[in-house]
Amino acid sequence: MSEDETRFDTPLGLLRWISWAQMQAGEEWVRERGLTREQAFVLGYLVKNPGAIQRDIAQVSRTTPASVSSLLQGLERRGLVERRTEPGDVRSKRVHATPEGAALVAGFEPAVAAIEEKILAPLDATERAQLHELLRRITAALPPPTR
Amino acid sequence: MSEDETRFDTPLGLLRWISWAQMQAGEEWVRERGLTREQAFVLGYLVKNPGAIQRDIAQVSRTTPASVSSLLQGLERRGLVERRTEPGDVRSKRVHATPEGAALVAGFEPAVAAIEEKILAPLDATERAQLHELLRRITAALPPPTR
DNA sequence: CGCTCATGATTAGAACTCTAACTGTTTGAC
DNA sequence: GTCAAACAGTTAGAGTTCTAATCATGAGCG
Repeated sequence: MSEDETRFDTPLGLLRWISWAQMQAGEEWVRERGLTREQAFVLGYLVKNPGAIQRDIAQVSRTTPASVSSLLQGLERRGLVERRTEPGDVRSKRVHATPEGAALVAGFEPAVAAIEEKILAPLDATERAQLHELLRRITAALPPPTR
Repeated sequence: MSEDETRFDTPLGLLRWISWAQMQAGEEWVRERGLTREQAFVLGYLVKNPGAIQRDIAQVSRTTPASVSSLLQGLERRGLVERRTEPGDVRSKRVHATPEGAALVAGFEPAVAAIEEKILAPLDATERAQLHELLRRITAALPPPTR
């Protein structure tokens, strides 16, 4: 029992714990709307990058074009996205989120911000700045999230 | 473009970034062994808690008994776990990881520790202690990971 | 005892995701 | 101009995960 707790008592253990809380909240938000994590990510990406082609979506999602095709098939059946072929190159299809699709994920970022404020509540402004600086140093040596 | 980057420039944004790197590495480790995240978690749990019953597994996994049944079906087909009915109560089944199952997930924690050291490399001992203290304050107000 | 209810688990069926193989289009080297 | 290679995307089929309905055993109570 107490042996289990010690597993979190390292900087990155605590860090995992915190982001676990974030992810849990995010996952719940997404599930309430009948989406998987991947679907929600792609839908959010399409809102910001209308007309993206599937090959690019596969790249930013860290998956294969085949999986994207299946994923979009599910979203399209529900009327959340549309695929249109463009003149010029008949192979590629431009994907757009429909108004319904955009509406479904609209509140995500505010929800994330609210969770963030709640989690950081124990720290005052000075401490937050300290934390920010330490984390910035770590991420400086890290590859960006590729998304 | 630069608008995108600012989304990470908040304490929890950086924190997400870091744990994203951790999870990415962990996910890769798991996938190389042909497991999903959920399967790996359950297998690891069974190594530490031999003879757990499915109802308890469902609870710590934050899912339903039905999902656990399906999940174990997959693991059992591959010979990674065993289900045995115990005398006394025929309804409940005790689940055990087989030696093969245990071996498959044996190296996970050392792998996580190695990743951790690599990520924390930019900070010296004093800074790590500082970071640790700040994170500890945050997690003190957070519900434990419920696992 | 006999009835009901609670409990541990499974099954059926749908949706999702992945790998491998495939279709159709464009490019470009000769 | 033609033919092979690269490219965008889909399809087939297997495995996973979920919800809802179902099965079977145990416990409580009149």
